[in-house]
Amino acid sequence: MPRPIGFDRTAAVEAAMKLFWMRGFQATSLPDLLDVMGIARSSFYASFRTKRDLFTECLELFGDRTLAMVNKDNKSLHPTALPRAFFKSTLLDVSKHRAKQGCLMVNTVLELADADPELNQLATQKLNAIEDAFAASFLLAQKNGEMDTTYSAKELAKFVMTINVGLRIQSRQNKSREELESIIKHSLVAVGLAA
Amino acid sequence: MPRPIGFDRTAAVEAAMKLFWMRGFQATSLPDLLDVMGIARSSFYASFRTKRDLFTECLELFGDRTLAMVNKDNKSLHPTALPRAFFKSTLLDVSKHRAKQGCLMVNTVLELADADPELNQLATQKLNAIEDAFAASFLLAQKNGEMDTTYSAKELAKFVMTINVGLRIQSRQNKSREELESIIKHSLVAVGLAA
DNA sequence: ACAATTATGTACCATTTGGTACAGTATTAC
DNA sequence: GTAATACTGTACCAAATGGTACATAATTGT
Repeated sequence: MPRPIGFDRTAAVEAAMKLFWMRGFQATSLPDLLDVMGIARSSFYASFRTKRDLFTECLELFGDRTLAMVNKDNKSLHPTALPRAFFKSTLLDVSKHRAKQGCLMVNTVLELADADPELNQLATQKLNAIEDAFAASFLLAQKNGEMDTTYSAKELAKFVMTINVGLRIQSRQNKSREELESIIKHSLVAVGLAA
Repeated sequence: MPRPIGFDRTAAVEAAMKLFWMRGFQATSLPDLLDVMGIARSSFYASFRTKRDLFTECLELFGDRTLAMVNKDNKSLHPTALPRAFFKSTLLDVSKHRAKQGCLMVNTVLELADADPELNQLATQKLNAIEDAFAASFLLAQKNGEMDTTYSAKELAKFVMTINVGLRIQSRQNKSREELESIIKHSLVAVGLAA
């Protein structure tokens, strides 16, 4: 009997996510959100409750989507080629503007570490899930004798995530694609992950 | 003839810096600043003009101080031992609370990359100065035949900064000292900087 | 047609924001 | 003492903040 929701919820969340991604949580105002989401103030509060609730929804979306990218590559590539493919698809093979946005989880950890421990923890949890996906893949390859065991799978995954996070920051500076590419190449070669 | 300034300007800037360091630029309100600086609102504007001006002063202070730490070690240590010493004195040998603050420059790059390109550039410039200090030290050692030349001095410095930045983020999560220490150890060993 | 629900638009709210103005007091050099 | 300066405290400002209230129109199932 009710009138159905008139706007595309998924599209609205997507638009909000992009804005949060670029500007951060605090710096994104409600009018800005309404603008890119294309909905009215009242509809916003009816559908998303608060700005913070919407943000957690965006974090979930971004985190799950990023994890899905890793898992997808996981099926088609050799574990040692995983990090390189991940950096390629999330950093090198995107527009310069998008690369400059970094990673929503990393941005959140930094912005809200002190101000909002709960959101910080959610972002951390999503990052850990990605790290775990890398570790699981490495571990399997090591057990099958397809991968060097100088470093443990966990240590390797932690290393990859450190490089990953470092690259996100540098991409928010004005580092060129060549610089980023060089860092990726050398760091992966160093630990034997350059396949 | 004038009445002299009654408060310690350096101490006031220092206190402000600590707050910015922990909370970020936008999340630090003027009343908060006045509180930790111990001065009145009028004195603030008379001595520091605006909140943003004060922040740049804090950035300069933090950046110069960090660079000084690298340069100091540079005189007493072998270049290959420099990164390890840097991580030790800025990450491992500080209180947990302070480590959790990360690095003011890194925090600034992430927070203000989009909102304030000028401050972003200032922070980037300070980070680059540190990278250059590492590179110069490595280059000298390579020319003297005291250091492996598999990687160029510049590439090595970039790598060290990537790890550095990555560690700052992870220290703002709830990563333990042991985890950080493990990452430092393995990444430096991998590129031959573990002396 | 009717009831139910959701949309929109606008008005409104208290709070906080960074910044200014100004009155009064204290401290200095002369 | 007088002039000059810098302190404190408070009052004030316009603008923006996130969030609420409500009147009205639109769209659905029955």
